[in-house]
Amino acid sequence: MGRGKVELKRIENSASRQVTFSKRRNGLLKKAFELSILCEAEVSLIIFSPTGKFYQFSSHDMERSVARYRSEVGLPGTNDQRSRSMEFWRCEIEELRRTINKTEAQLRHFTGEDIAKLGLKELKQLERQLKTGVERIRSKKKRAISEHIKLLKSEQRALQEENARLQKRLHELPDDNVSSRIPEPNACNAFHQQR
Amino acid sequence: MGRGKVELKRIENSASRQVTFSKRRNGLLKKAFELSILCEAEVSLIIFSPTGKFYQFSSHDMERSVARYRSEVGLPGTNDQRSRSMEFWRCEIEELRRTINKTEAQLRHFTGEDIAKLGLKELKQLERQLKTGVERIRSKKKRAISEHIKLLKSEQRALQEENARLQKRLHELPDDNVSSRIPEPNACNAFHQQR
DNA sequence: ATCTATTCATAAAG
DNA sequence: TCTTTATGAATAGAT
Repeated sequence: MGRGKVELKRIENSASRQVTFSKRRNGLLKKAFELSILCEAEVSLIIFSPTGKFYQFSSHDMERSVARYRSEVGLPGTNDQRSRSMEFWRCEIEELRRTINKTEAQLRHFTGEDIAKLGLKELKQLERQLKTGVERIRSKKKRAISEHIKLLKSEQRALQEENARLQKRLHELPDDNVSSRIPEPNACNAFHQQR
Repeated sequence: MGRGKVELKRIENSASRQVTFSKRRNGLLKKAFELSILCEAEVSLIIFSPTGKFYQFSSHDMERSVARYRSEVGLPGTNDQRSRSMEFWRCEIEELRRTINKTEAQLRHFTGEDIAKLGLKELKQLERQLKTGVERIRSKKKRAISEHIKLLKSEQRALQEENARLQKRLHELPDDNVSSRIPEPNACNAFHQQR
């Protein structure tokens, strides 16, 4: 078509090639469109010019056509695999949610909430668990408290010894400038015992 | 082209439409091919006949063209969006896992496990919570037990009444065929009280 | 972009 | 579906 046949090979003249591209591209798009209308076909056309410009026609949604193409070509890959991993994540999340619900329900039971529907057997078991818990916590608390007391006592002892040392040094000094500088040993002692 | 113009609308005659599809489809594929050769363009063409038959041409790899199309259309969609939603789900899952860990730790504290690192303050709070829990569970248990006892008593009463009725009917029968058929009233009563 | 000579595509018929 | 044929469409090359 046109004044002379064209060989089926790259058009060497760049300008000519550019022009031909423009003309034929339009022709192709038009024909794609016509085919889709006349014959109710699903037609998708993607064109990139050598310079990177982009043209397209799609009688239906391009993504739809591409998906259909993939299923046709038997590339279950890109879609199936993804939806499978999607499925996997969904399951994972559901599982985690179930775990959370279960654990939180247990927790509520432990605080005595939400126990309306529990049977006598569950209540007994719960009570036993709680008693055990309380016992353990109490003994831990006792230990913590006695530790604390021990610590305080040792601190106190250290301070008392310090006081004694200081008093001793005081008595070794001349009498006249003592009372104005150093507090009474007893007052100091009382302060530490308050803590 | 051909012996008469064609209107740009669906060809009603099915056979004719089929023929036209066949011809134009080939023409379109040929032109797509020619464009890609003559102008060094990247051309991809996907065609589905109305009956679902599939035809394609792609000067380069179809997937490559589709990917390029997507990036062109600014559909960061298929790739970016998905990886974003992946990211989202990953976060979601992490969050759920954190929740589970927290809740399970609490639960363990409630059973008196894992309390080595707790301070006195936390221990006290824990003890208070547990006491509350125990109290609630005990009172619920008491209620449940008293309910149960009430139920048993009412059952017992019903049985006793039944017994009384039966006994009465017994005494109304002639004496000779009684002892061989009906158990002793007292035995029956005793049986029910065992439950 | 527009024109025009040619080639191509294809509608209709066989 | 394939071929033929008449005709409209597309387009190469020039302007």
